[in-house]
Amino acid sequence: MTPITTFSIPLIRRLPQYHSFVEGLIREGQLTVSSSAIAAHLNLDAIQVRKDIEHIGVIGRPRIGYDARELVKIIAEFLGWNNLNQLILVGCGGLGSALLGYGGFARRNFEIVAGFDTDPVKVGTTIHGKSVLPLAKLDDLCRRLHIEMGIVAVPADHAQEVVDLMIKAGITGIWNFSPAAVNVPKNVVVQQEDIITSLVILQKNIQKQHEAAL
Amino acid sequence: MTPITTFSIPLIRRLPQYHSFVEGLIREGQLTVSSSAIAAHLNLDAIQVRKDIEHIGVIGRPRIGYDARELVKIIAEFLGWNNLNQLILVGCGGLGSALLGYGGFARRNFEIVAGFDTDPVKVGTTIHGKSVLPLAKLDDLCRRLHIEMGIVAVPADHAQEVVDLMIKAGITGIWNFSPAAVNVPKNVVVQQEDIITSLVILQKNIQKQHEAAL
DNA sequence: TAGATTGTTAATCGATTAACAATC
DNA sequence: TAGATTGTTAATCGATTAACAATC
Repeated sequence: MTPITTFSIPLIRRLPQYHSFVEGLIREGQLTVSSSAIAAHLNLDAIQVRKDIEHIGVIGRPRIGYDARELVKIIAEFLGWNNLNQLILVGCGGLGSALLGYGGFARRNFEIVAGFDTDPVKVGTTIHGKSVLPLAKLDDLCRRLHIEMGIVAVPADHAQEVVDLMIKAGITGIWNFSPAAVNVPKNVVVQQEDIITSLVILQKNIQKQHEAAL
Repeated sequence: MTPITTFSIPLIRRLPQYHSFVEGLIREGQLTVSSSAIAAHLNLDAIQVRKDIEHIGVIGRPRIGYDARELVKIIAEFLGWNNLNQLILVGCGGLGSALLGYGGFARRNFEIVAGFDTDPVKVGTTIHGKSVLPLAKLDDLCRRLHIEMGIVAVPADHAQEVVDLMIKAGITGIWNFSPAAVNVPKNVVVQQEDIITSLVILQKNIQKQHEAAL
């Protein structure tokens, strides 16, 4: 009888787009929004938008559309943006630093509480206002704050050892920005981030576009 | 009679993983690889791996598996990694700089030929070896080199104008790292990059994992 | 030969799309 | 009322999974 959270990845990719569009409408003073307005703005099908909204449990009114505030609120709830979500990050190089400084996390209630590094020059400093700590402190910090998620931003050849440390510290979700595949026990989830893949998708879509134009 | 390139996004997300795993095997001296070996390493279903490989046109041998070199070669071909792909980037802030310095592009034959910015302090300098040019030079450079893809790494409120400039310069594929939705003509493709979405997917998967453990 | 592994054909499953009734 | 828009039910489509034959 437990309500199982079902979702598809494509759905989760669309919802944030609905969210920011409707957020904008609210700022402009609009009170309701129709599925077709969302669809037109995002180049999607109105039926799909309606299905997605139905899926997360928002009910609209014929002729009127959906209550904009309610929609935004429930999307945020569904995406977990209404609770603070804390993470830690290991590897404060170029990419790690950029992530420490990324403002978009706070906006959605995500917070990187600290960065970790082995480089004695970096340890003790702050990057974009976040302290850089030695790896030895990882375990204690994660356990005290009950951190669930960790970002791996180290070179490929150190990814596995970092992941092992994180798992020992009780982390169950790993966001891996290194190009290495890592081994984890069954109760741990890995999200492999591969920027090249996005680029390939863009390129394939360009190709398809060209072909369609013939 | 033109061969239409078909592909699904999930397929394109899996292929790079196969590629790097098999690349590793080759380095270790292995000559062939079976679908089940790939599947086991990536926590996938062997049947799915076989289907994917079939889809890109590689033929294996019963009892033996697939020729590792051939597999890697054809995956790379399918993903467009055998030709040099050039891009330009606009917005040399924290994220833009990190992208300019990212080593993974070159490895797959992608090259950011230059960064562009409006800040006179940045213009004329180099970041990670890439020159930072004024926006006025964007049009000329893109046309001369026949650049197809552009990266938008500017704040949301400047995204649309940058996109308009890119389109005028002949760019048909836009990789948008700003959180703004942008309008483009039908022949232009936008790939919206939203780091938060990845994080949400990770978190949802952690939740699912927890539920599954009950 | 026997057994491992691919290739092929069919079944399932879920996401998307379509059709249309309900309703404000 | 008429028309716009949601909600519901059915159809389609494609990806994944399954079953099993082919083959080295």
